[in-house]
Amino acid sequence: MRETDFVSGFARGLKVIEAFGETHQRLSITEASKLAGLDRATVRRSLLTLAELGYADYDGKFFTLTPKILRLGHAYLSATPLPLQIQPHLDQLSEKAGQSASASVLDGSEIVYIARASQRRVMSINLTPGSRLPAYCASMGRVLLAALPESEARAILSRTDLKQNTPNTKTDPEDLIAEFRRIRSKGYAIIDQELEIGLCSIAVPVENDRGQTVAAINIGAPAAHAPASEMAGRYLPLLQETQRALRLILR
Amino acid sequence: MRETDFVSGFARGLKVIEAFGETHQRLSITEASKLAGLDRATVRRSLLTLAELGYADYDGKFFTLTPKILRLGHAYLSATPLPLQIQPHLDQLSEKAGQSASASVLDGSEIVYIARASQRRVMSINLTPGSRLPAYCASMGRVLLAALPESEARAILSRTDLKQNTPNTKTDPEDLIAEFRRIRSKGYAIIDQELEIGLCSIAVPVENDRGQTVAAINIGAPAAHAPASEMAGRYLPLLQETQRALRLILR
DNA sequence: GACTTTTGTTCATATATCGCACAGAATTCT
DNA sequence: AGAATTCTGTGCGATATATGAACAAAAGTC
Repeated sequence: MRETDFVSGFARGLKVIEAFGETHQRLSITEASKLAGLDRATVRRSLLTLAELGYADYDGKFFTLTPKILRLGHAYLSATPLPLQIQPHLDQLSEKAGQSASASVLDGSEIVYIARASQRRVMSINLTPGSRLPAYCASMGRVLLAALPESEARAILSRTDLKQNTPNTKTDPEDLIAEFRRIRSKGYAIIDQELEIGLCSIAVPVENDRGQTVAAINIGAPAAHAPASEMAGRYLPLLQETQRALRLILR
Repeated sequence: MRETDFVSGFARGLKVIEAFGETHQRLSITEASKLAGLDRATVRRSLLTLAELGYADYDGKFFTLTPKILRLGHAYLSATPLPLQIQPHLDQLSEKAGQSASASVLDGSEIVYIARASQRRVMSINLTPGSRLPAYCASMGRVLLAALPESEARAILSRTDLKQNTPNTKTDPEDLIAEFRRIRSKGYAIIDQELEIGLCSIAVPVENDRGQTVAAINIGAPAAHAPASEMAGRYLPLLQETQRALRLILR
């Protein structure tokens, strides 16, 4: 790609939108400029542009995003067949298992939820399509990383902040790589309270008809209700049934 | 705002992302240019920029959005307290009612789902945060339009394609305006299969502690299970309970 | 209240982008 | 196969934007 095929004004604007991520509902120009790492004058122009287009509100001091911004993410969710195809299968899976079922794909070192059928909220955090979790300590993340060539998985781990979320969290890259090998041979991943105390989950890859891994699905349950040792026995058959059904319909 | 405070390259890029809305998963440069109504060269640069940043994939012919694009919409969902504050109340509401409960806000002539607790899928369409429905024929949409000054509601209706989705759908603007008055006096809206045959729903406004309507919540149920005539009796008390609880916590 | 620091805005100019027009490549039609 | 059509990539002049410093206003500090 040539230099001139890159619209830096656009790239800067996207960076500004992302500055609102997580905890920043209201941003002043200076705050946004610090978060985005861009010049104040530039950020100001981007924000005023967003306001002019209705993607943001401006009260003279602070900018806030408006729901119109959801159109951008929704362009993906509604345009990509994967979430739509998976959703009904997740619903069935969730109902049969009596637990929450989710589907996600990999984006860098994070997994992104693309569909979810929740039975009852078991986690302290609120997961919806678009939500993100670090891949290394999530069951779907393990499955998706295990599906990559080992060098690539290693590269991603090296770029990940391997945080010790709970006493159970595996944080040693070599341990994780070894775990990926076990996952590849067994065909599923189990997480025993590595993300959050009290939460266990089991995941399998979702493959298309050519055997390529295109997503992962999981079932999450409270450890009190379904300890890690019982996850496979209880839920693996259901997950594999869904996995087989999806392999037949995914091109 | 001055002319020079507007970054048109950014605005154009956002338009390109929105071109992927609905049914367009894969777009060639020319297709995207037609949908966005922009010059091909401009669209090409925007798409290459998206690809360079990882928001899109390019196979030399077609562009597709990647899940990274969800970061943009997610910046809103995770940064705005409203969805997070409402979610647990929706969960309770949904469980008590044994039906799906949702929350939405108005964006132009459409409602945008910001949170949802689903019990079982009753609609043919798949609703998640970010999903959109026309306001005029949705219970939450009616409530939100009824909360606007009548002139504004009229203006929105005039810009809406009032489609006859089912034999029940109200499409006459004057009928709708009259319905808004009834909604204001009763405090809730009921939809009897106006969006989709077999689906009824009831909605109430969500007000903050100053009495401003900031969102709407609803319960949807299959008509076979809960006919429109029984919706109010069964679900209105639960909705109002949630409404009161939210008024106390929303600033 | 005077001082310092932070923030928002403006300006001139160097730089980058836009949209048009053209040419080559790919596709479709005859 | 060759013509016609559609699509894509590129060069260029006109136009729009980014930059960083400078200024003004506000906020915070003593």
